[in-house]
Amino acid sequence: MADPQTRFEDLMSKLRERQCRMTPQRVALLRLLASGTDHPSASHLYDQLKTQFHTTSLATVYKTLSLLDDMGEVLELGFSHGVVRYDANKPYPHPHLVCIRCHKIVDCECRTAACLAEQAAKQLGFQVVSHRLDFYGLCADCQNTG
Amino acid sequence: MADPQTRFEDLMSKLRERQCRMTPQRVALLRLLASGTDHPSASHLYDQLKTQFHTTSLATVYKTLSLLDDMGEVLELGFSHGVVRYDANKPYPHPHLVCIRCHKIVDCECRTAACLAEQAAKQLGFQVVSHRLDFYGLCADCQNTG
DNA sequence: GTGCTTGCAAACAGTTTGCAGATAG
DNA sequence: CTATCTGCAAACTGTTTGCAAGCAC
Repeated sequence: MADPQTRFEDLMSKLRERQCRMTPQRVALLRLLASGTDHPSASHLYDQLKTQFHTTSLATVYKTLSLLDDMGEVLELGFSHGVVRYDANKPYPHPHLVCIRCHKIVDCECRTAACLAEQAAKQLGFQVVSHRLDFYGLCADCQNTG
Repeated sequence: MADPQTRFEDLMSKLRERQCRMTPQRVALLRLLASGTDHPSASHLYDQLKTQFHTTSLATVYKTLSLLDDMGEVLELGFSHGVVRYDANKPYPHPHLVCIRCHKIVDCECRTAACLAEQAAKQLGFQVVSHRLDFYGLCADCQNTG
């Protein structure tokens, strides 16, 4: 996980370079995204924002996420059943552990994934620019609770 | 890729075991799914069915896909932007090459992926039951067309 | 002051559901 | 004959868009 404060300042300066305006809502959202404590969904982010701003909207969350996506500063993780989760703390491809019970998503250090990509794709003449590796199963907590 | 005819008969017998009725629409859909020539979306399957049955519906496609999903006989591949593609030819986890231009999805033989799963997850006390590995990039065709 | 951003509401797309009629077994 | 399946239409969910008012710069 990247350091939340460093990543927050990184996002701030990248948006400023783009002449984006730093509204309080946007700053709060960036701070949430940079924290890296979770891989939140859009509505989860909205719920957290609502505790700070009594008036705010899901549309604003989506607009900022889409802006960051265009800039390549957020990883959009689409799953089955229409579930989408975001990772703006570490926006480059990396393996994830996805708990099938509590739906927690944890980063997983795993050096060999990237070179596996190159190796596997070369066989089919495929030019790899990105990859995605998810492990599904039960996290330690969920294994211990029947 | 599994042999289409074998996989088709396999799906047929598994549905019969469940006392499912083999309507012409369902048989045609199973044949499409077993063919393994592509990793189609629901509406792509519907389009292909419409050429055989002038009256048919997307709801029927979804109902059969959901039935096969419950039986573990289809792999649901969710992507960003609400895109969902299905793989019923080889319904167990395996790596995919996803073309970011033409959106072709190709199976990729890659023996090391499964053991990588075990290895990586053991470090975090995560019990892996499934995995997903996608490589994104340009397929051979798209590299050769500007 | 300018024009980007917000937040509401309406539109939208993909998926799911309810139900009456059709049909496989 | 019976229970399942089909296919239509309506409901639903998550996301996107349009626009008037607000606010960062």
